[in-house]
Amino acid sequence: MNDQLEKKSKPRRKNEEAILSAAAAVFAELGFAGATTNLIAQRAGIPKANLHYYFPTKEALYRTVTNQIFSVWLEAAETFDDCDDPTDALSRYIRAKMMISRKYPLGSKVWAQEIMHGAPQIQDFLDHTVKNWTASRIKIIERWIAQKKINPIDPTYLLYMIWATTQHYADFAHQINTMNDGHNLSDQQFEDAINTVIDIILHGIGLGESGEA
Amino acid sequence: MNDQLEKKSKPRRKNEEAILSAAAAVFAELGFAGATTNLIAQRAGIPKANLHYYFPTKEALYRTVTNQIFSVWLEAAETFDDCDDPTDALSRYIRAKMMISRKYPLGSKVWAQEIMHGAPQIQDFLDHTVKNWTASRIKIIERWIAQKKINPIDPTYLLYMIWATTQHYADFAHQINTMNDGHNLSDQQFEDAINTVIDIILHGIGLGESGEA
DNA sequence: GTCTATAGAATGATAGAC
DNA sequence: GTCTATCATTCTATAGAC
Repeated sequence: MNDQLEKKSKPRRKNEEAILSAAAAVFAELGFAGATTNLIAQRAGIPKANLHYYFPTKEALYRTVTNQIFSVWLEAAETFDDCDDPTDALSRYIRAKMMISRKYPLGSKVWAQEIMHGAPQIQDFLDHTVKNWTASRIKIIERWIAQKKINPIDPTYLLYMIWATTQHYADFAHQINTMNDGHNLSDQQFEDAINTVIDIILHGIGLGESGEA
Repeated sequence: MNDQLEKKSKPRRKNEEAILSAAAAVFAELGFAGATTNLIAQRAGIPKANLHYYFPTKEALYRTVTNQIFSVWLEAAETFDDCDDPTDALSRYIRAKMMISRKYPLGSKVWAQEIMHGAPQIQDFLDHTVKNWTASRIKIIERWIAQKKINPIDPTYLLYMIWATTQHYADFAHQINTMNDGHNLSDQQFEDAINTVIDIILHGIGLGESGEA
């Protein structure tokens, strides 16, 4: 029993990982309702009944996927330091969010669809963790404004702008690829995108240097 | 026959409108797969079989909804004039996109989900209309850069930033409301958001005046 | 044009042999 | 732990009475 709780058996660990990986992809592509346990099991390379052995319901599986998304969100949140230099804090945060869009686009898509569906599963996380974090960062930005370090813009809409722009590279990757002649952005193109976003936002709030370039 | 083609009967027109309105809402909330013809019919106030009389398949209904979205997209696209003043052209376009997010949030959500699902229905529109429009606007922005009217940023990523930021107010309205203590943004708040977005982007590319304020 | 009833297919989930 | 077989439900779509 101790054994099963602390270090799961090898096949269990392997199967759970395969299922979660397949589930993230299918939920991102088709949404919760569109995803079928049959398809997830196929992509994970196991029979459907086996999936239900590890995750009793589709909803339980979906919950596990959204929980993984929280940890990624928190990872990015921590890069927005409470430091006195807005150029540093913002360019680090924007870069971190952009890299997450590139590395974990599935999580971003699941998040986006969850919000569009009214956040049936993650409302609690929005109400507490996200809201508190946002309030604390708004205070930091307001302090920068009071210290005349940046222009007097509304911090809330600045944050929304950063979220929207960075997550766009995950959620709308298909559209971006279409505009790019059907190819994924190369590493160089993605680096250009990061620097353009940092440049426009920093200049946009009155910070002359982008920290890059 | 001429009658039926040119001026549809009154109940037909009324029912089709009710169905399309309900369908846009349900597709936006639940995605194509999650939407059921039963639910759409209920919201339209008619029996399910009647819905299938007007729209033979769920996909035909969905296609009609996405076609309506195209006309809204084109409406906004036209506000981005080929004029010599970047401040005018961009602030008009951003404001138009923001107003569309407020007025037609359902269309924006359907579009977003369609992209996340790989654009099974609108790929053709992306490949031609959207791509050509984007290419022509990139040329205009490049001309502004050559004329030293704006900073030398990459036009593509500027456009993505505008799309992402403005559509965020439709697609992520639920998250924005949660941050706003569960209330929709008031007209005044939304006006502040528009002006903040215009202000940051215009300053971000080296235009001192926002055309507002 | 409208609606009841239902066919036919797909899905989430489980029982029970191995 | 794994997998075959299957149940119960739900969904799209249609037939046919009115």
